Amino acid sequence: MKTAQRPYLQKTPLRRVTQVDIANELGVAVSTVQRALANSPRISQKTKRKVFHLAEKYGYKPNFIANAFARRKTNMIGTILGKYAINHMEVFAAIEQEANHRGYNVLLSITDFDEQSEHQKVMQMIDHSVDGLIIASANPRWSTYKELVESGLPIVFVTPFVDIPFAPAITYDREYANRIATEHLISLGHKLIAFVDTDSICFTDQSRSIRGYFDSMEQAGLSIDEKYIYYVKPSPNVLPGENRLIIYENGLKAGEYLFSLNPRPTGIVVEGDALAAGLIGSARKFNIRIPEDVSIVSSKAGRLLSQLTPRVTGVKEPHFQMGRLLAKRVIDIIENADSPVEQMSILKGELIIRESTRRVEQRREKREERKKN
Amino acid sequence: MKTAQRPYLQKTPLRRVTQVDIANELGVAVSTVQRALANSPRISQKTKRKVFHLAEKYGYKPNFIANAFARRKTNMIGTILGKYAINHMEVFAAIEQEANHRGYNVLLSITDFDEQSEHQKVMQMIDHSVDGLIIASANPRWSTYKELVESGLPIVFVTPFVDIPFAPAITYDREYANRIATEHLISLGHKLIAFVDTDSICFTDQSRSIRGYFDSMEQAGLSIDEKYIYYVKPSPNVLPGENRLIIYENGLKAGEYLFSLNPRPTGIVVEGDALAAGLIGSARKFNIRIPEDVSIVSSKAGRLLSQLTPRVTGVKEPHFQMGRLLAKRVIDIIENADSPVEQMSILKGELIIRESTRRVEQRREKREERKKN
DNA sequence: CTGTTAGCGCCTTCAG
DNA sequence: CTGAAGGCGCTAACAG
Repeated sequence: MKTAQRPYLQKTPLRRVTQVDIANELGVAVSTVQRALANSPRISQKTKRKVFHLAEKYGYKPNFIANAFARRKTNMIGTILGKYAINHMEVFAAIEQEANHRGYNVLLSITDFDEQSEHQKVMQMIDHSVDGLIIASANPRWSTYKELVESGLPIVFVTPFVDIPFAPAITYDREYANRIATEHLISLGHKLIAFVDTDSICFTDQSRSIRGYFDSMEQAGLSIDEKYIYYVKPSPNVLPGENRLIIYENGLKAGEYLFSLNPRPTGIVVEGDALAAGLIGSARKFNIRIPEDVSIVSSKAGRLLSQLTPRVTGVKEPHFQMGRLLAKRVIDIIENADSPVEQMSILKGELIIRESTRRVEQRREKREERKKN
Repeated sequence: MKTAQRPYLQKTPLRRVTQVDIANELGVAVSTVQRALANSPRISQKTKRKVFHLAEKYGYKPNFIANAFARRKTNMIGTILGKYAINHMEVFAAIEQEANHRGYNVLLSITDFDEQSEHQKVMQMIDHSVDGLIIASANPRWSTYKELVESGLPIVFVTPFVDIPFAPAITYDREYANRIATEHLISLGHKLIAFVDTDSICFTDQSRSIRGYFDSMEQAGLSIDEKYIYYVKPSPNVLPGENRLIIYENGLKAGEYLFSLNPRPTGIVVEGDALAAGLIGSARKFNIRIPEDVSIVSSKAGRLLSQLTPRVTGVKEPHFQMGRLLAKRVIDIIENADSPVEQMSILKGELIIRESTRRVEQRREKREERKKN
């Protein structure tokens, strides 16, 4: 009949009631209370009722920390996002939603988008005993991560890379995006289509990504001229929350280059909202109208595009879907470490047609052609 | 000499080393190891060295969960943000930075911006034993929160309300923002200045907020005409991550109204990035040039403004400062529950002049005046 | 300066 | 169907 003592009871007046309290009051064993609360079939309905009643009465809440301690499982998953991802908080919202749905909570950490701070945050998460990790890494220390993954820690990556040999990852299909963006312009009669992309060590699949553009052009029998391809250079000074590539200023520069070309492109495929915004800003300076003079389509569109004037056509990156999938993946791995896990998911975006693209004007088209010949 | 047994040692091969392991190997008490690790002055250098050495050798990491369990303190603070706050992730980044700096971690939860989901998320956080809470609430269930605060849980709010009687809060000074935005236009010679604001149960201090506009106008001897004041109505259907008031479409509507007025305002003070963006979109439809025909200034500016064309002048909401202050506040309360806590901080923004505002053209100004007389 | 001891709240195994 | 007991890793009070 002897049960655990609670010598410090009076010291902590705000203490929540525990299983022990209920057990004591009911003159029953703690394990009985526990099983009742877990609705175990091994407990009689009568006992369960009594336990539930008391639990309700005293507002019993399981102690998350004690539970985590005893089970050696926190039901928390850590998420590491680079600062630049601030623009993609839908991803996080989706992660959280899916995770909550499956009984997990999410610890978020924003990194400075550099190796050191990323590594530090990851370690912090691990110290906090997260059950799994979602990492949006741009400067990955693969050696470290490889070790972690091999040590059994469930990690899912979201990266612009196409191949991560040792861990599951999710990525956005940039090749596909460039293809349908380009095809969209072609379908509107554009022939002189420029291409603006980022160029960085981060994006090693860049050569593959541009294939979407090349292929579409070739298939349509259109010639490709290198001078219509512009690679954004990383900008040295950026505000917090921006990355060095996809920022307004770089769009401005791209515009300055492209709008000075002769003949001028009639359509532009550009990566990302901010670059598109910069292009629009640049067009104004050149007194170029969009879409009357130039059509613009973004191959990696977020929420900004629909707030620009004109609203920009683009291939929408499926942030929400990404988030849900990320959460699903880690949790699947956590809960069944041996289950076969598809290594890489390549998510496709969807073309949303807005006001920045339109059919090439006959006049213009003819004029351009005459110039060529 | 007898120390704790580890019967399950072999069952968990990936187990991290514990203080007990070190104590055993050193033939010393656990508490000694503990004090050594805490660098207590009560331990001899020699012992400390031995302990540190072993800890290093075995890669000892304190077990966060066990620690939290024993101390009944998690060093985690929960943050509840409404979906709309997705645009303000700088706030979160700042919270995290400050919190980490002081040895805390941050649990984030995104709510659907309604009472129910907010309440649920708060409770979830509490179940997870956070030490304190930061709540960006727009539909606060004050009665619930009052209870929580009175029960001793450290909570800091960030709200558009000016008064929360029972808890510390941080808010953005909208009256001040409207004042300097209006004054900016006045200083550029504008006389016919329209005012676009939100109108909702959320924003009960609205009447106070508009005073910034009224006062400036009166001080400048300018007349105020109600028809130049436009209140945004909540939009029924919004995308995730948007709130019902400050969205592009509502800016469009505001523009449709204002740009049809006769005489047309030469300057507009508008709340928020999205409304400003909508105003610009609307201006295009009316073939109105910004800033040549109409100047626009936002009284609650975020990061979007500088990506619009033209880049919009605005009073920048100090997101980063807010975040740091929020974290500082909760932690101060957590660590010294009795310390006097300033109840409300009202943060002021800073005017950033960009391209959407300019001096009224003489011609135009004269014409408007003639019309009036 | 160091050791002993008794929990924190919950879970799990083993024994009825 | 129920009970008893031990342990998770760390902390803190007390005793030298």
